[in-house]
Amino acid sequence: MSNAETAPNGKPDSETKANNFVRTIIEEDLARNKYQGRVVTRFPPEPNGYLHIGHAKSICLNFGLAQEFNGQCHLRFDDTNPTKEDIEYVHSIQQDIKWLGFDWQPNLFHASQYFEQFYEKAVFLIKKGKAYVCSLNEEEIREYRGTVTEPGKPSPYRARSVEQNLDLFQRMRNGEFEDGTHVLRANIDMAAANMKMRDPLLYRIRHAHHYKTGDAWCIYPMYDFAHPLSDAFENITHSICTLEFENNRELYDWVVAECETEAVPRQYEFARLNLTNMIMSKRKLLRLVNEGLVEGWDDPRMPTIAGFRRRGYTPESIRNFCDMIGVAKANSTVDLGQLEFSVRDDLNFKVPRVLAVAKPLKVVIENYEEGKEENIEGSLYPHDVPLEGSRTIPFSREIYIDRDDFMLEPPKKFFRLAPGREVRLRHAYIIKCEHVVQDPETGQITELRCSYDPNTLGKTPTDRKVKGTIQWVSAAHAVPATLRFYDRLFTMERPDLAEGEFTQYLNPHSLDLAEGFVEPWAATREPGTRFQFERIGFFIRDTKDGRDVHPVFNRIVGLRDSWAKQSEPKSESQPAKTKATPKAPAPAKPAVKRDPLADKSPEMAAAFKRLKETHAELGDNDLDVLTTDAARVAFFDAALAELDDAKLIAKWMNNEMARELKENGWGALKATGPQLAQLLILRNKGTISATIAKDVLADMLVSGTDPQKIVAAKGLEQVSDSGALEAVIDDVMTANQAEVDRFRNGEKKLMGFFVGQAMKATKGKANPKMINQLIQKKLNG
RNA sequence: UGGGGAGUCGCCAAGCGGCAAGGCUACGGUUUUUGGUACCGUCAUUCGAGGGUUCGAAUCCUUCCUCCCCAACCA
Repeated sequence: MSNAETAPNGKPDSETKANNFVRTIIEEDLARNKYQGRVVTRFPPEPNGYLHIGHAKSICLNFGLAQEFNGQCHLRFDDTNPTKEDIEYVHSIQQDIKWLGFDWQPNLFHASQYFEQFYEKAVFLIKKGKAYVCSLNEEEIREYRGTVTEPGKPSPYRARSVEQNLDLFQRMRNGEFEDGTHVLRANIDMAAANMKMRDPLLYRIRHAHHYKTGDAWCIYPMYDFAHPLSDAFENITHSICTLEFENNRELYDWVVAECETEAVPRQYEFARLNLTNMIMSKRKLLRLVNEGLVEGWDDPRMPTIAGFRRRGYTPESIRNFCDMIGVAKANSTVDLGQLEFSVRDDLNFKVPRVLAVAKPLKVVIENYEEGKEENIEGSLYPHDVPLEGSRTIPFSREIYIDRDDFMLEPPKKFFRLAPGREVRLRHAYIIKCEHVVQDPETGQITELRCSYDPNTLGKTPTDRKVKGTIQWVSAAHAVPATLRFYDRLFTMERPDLAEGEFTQYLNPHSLDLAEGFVEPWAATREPGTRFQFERIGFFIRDTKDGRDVHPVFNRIVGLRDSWAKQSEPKSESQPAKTKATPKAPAPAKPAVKRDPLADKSPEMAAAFKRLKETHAELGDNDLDVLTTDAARVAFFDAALAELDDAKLIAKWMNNEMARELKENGWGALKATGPQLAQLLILRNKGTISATIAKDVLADMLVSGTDPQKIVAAKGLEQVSDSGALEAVIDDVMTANQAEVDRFRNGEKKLMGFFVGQAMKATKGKANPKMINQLIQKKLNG
């Protein structure tokens, strides 16, 4: 990779990306030349809300995969519901995707642009008898649909003639009917086990203004109709969506097949992203906005892209986070800390360090000349960040330090200021606390009187060790600023699972304000500039507020703080860390033993009993599987006639054949019972190894060839000649010297490794028992 | 309960019959004019549970358990 993009940490992107199942599918498709080498994905948001971090995961996946395989990713607005969608959202969505660093190039689409084609496909289905106009009302449709356990019943309108349907559907389009009076439905199966297949709705009447098509239409297609067709029209190869659409896939495939589109896209589903201490549902985010619980979609506490942008997160950090968490099918909730890690990891190498004080405490340096000022040159980056730059920092007799950096009675490992103690001022002198000025009434510390060591500017004293370094600003030069400390929005790890209103778990300290000071240089920077305020955290100058003389800085993310960690455990009132268990975990029920006869047909139950009597050596478990269907029983009986070993035959049928026949079923198998028996006889005689026997079985099952012929044709006889095997083992040992040493040093689990290598070297033909013995002997000898 | 999915460390997540990857977190240590960063080290005899097949099982067979999704004219 010559033009390899580098991730923030300097490692090439490709190395930071974990493999995932979607990528694997694409690679396989490419290898089989399934789409002539094309990879076309799409990101299909409905413009009814702002994009959030969960969408970012999908965006990174879809655009990232397209990029990686030199394909395309389409941006398609899935705008089939005029009552919910708005142009404001299409703008924000485009802005957010661009900001994240992705480009749809010319491939910007709207489902609404296909309305005419959808209509034509609907007419096509009607003509095929695969769709009909249903005039049941909403409630009736629900009733007719049945439940998950009971089949539905056909709509009385299902039998309408093609002509009637065509006429009605045309008139629906013409606007002759009120909302809700008719719908177009697919004609599939009202008894389908998959609820999505019970004559799903394809079109509904909506006399509503569409932000894109205006009043041209009063019928609008449903997602399940529009989505697969849009994918097909755009030649999408891999249509990647979230897990809750798994049930829709059967319908997706039905629509594509019945509409007879040229392209046949495939849908794949992955788990959506959840974050701890956060909610991700659009509905709930909308509520936070509408109820004024946050300041808008771009409130820096929101998990929206717009919120993160204003908070100061970088696109790189979000992309890197998405790569880091992977893509899989298991529901999961990622720790917010992982996102924060990503942000720090990125900012650490990019952002200038400056001095700021959040909770000011005045310090007067008594032995520093009054009225004197010094300009200290301070580098903007620490020694380990390969960036250059510096600014001057004014120093004078009166400065501010952070209240947290002073303690009257310091605990053991407190390295900062305390009465009589010394501390280094970052970039400047070492000072010593001489007196503490307190309010006589409240005891409040109002001021510190210190002395400084003039010989410590840029120098480290050799006679003593000063461990702490703190930030400061010159009082006369400091610029007052508002520091906004953002924290997690919810106190509970899983507010989405919690009982009751999710709003009751809002963190009252998700935003804390501090009036502090920043050094002059920092205040000259433009809104949108990111810094590290040394020892406090990463901040961004807000882009909306404080654009004038009194700047406002948002804390992007705090620094890791091992001092806080070790000094904190006593204070239990840390709302952000509350680990409330949302639901009591249900006690695991003990495993129930199933009655093998309970759900068998009378014939199979009879077979079960018959075999149990004639072959006592078979366990209930074996019999249970054997008597799953008549084909198996017949196969078993035929094999038994040839080889009188019920136990062996059952073993092979139940373990090995079961796997091979899982997909195509026992009805379609080519091999016969006697052939299985022949194979087992070969095995019993030691002619072939167990590994080879399985291979032969697989071959036999699809070809119907006699096992002897397969073995002879391919030369699969077992190798039991100890001389030959020893040679193989010698080769393995010389090729894996390191493992040999480890084994001799006690890593006995490597035994399997050596056997495996030897078996592979002989393509499975070696006698594994002999291999085991020989290796044992050689390795220990 | 019918159907569709998923269970590997505190949190993500590789692995697809032959040595349980990696990241985050946590915990030690080194360096440090940021208690930051960087660097080094530790952290799963075990993969939801039982039974079985195999020389060998997280991976194959089987039974069970738990969780998620589906009964919007939303997407």
